[in-house]
Amino acid sequence: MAHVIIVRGAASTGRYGQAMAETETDAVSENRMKRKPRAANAPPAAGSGMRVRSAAKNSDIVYRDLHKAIVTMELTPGAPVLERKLTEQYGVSRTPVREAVLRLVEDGLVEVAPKSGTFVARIPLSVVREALVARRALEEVTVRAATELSSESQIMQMRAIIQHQQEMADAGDEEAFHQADDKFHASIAAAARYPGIWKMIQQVRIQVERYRRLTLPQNGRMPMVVKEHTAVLDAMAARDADAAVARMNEHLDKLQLDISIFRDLWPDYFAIDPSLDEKLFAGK
Amino acid sequence: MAHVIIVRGAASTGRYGQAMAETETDAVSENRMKRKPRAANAPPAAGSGMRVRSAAKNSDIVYRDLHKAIVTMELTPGAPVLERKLTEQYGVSRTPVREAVLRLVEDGLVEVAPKSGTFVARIPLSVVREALVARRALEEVTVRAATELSSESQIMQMRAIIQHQQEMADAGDEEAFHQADDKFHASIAAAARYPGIWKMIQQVRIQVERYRRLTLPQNGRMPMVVKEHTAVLDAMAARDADAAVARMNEHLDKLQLDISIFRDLWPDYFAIDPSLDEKLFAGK
DNA sequence: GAAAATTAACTGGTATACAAGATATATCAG
DNA sequence: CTGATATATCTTGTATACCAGTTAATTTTC
Repeated sequence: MAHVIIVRGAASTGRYGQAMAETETDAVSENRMKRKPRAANAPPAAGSGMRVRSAAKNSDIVYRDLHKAIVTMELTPGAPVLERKLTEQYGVSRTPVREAVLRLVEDGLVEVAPKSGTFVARIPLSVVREALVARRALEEVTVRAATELSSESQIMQMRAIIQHQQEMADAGDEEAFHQADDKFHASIAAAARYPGIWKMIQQVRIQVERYRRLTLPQNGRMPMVVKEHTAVLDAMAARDADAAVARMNEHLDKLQLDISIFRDLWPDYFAIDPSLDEKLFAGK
Repeated sequence: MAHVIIVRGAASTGRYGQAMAETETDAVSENRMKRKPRAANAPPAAGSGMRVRSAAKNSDIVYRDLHKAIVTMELTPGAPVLERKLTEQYGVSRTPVREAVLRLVEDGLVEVAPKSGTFVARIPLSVVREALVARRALEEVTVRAATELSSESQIMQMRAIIQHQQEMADAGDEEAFHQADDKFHASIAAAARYPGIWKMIQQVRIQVERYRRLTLPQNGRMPMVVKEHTAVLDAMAARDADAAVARMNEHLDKLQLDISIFRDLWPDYFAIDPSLDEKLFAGK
């Protein structure tokens, strides 16, 4: 995972093409001076595919890696994020590293103390509480729409995903189990035709995810999750939206059981939240 | 609005203190070489107030200005965002400007074509549709909690806000009207003690806001909004959560009337969305 | 020894320079 | 005059250098 050197482009900063612009005659250069500066680029056409083939920037790579490391608790809350170290590990300059860090700040996964240091953000308990509420609300509309819109093939695919999740639970592969979990909820969102809302759910899940990484190993919740997923899917297959919503809510409610316990177990991982008013009006 | 020069810090890059490190004796410098490099900074304490006094960076200023300009349709969809021009307007270098632009990309308000240009993002209609659904879901839980938790003084404050909004509607001051509208919904979120969810609502609102800026001048909707707000508040004051939710939903539903009409009126402002699958699985 | 003052080395924020790709304009062929 | 080619100049992405603030280690003072 660590010490991955990015070699896209010229890693060794060779100064080729350094003596080329000097070999021009005055006549030609004068001719070139007559060019008018070109106008600003036109925006891409409206109806066109709006193809933005973004060629995987270095900052994206750093961002994804760090994001994953933080969410999986590989980097624990409070751990320092050293820009210098990252530049060495990835073989890139500070700029893309900095961009990645800034995006993580936007996600609420890291915090920066201006001239002091950057650290993996602690888990604000009130945010976890709210995230659970928000996710419930969003998954509710999603599963309701999916119950109406999902095709039979999509239902079958979900059954396969649940089966796979069962197998991973039996094998005790937590990582694969998580991935299957993610895939199940994603397929619901896909069936509901709510890609944007799924994005929001993911964003919210991230905040809860780190917390869940602590809770899940505790009790043997993995088989229960599979059962709950099955209940949701059964209701969807029966085209009973209300039941599907109810099962989903029951499923999600299982997470918010014992926050205080874990705060006592890993006190350094959680943060006391600032006052509500402050957060509310910090934006403007 | 434009051409605001930021003068925080030294604008004229004076090279003071350029000849200072040279005047040391060898003995002293040798002594200093014996210092061990200090350890990495410690993360801020867990229980402490987590005070991150971020001193309003230049990039924040640029971000806020651009954000506002885009949301208010002062910068129309498809308009180019020239980093060069912004550096001149604000008197700062490209770095903070670039940070601001990247944050706006994260918000979905601008799009960058890698080596070509940066433009104000068009409004993807499907995003608007989803945003309306998501906002409905989130405002629902918010207004429900607010109905239970709001104090009498908070109710009174909301009445004052509505009254103010009425006055602004009468005066025809659209900008102030919008602000009052924002304040009303914000106060509901505050009463519900859901600062995080309010943040999400705001994020979602932004996508709809630009669309709404086009629709609102059309019909005389301002007085109707005030009435709808009053209905919501009345239900809250009566502590009738279900009614409050119903009134809020009615209020929000008024927005999604006629998307197609506006797409035909300003075709260049809207974008055809890529396929759903693409968006869903673009993340991983 | 212990506490206060000093100082050096770290940090993130910013400025600037360079590289590589994309595009509008100029040039040229028919 | 029209269409294809070329090229200058624009753009963003990246690298590097510098500044100011913070902090830990050291030194000084009592």
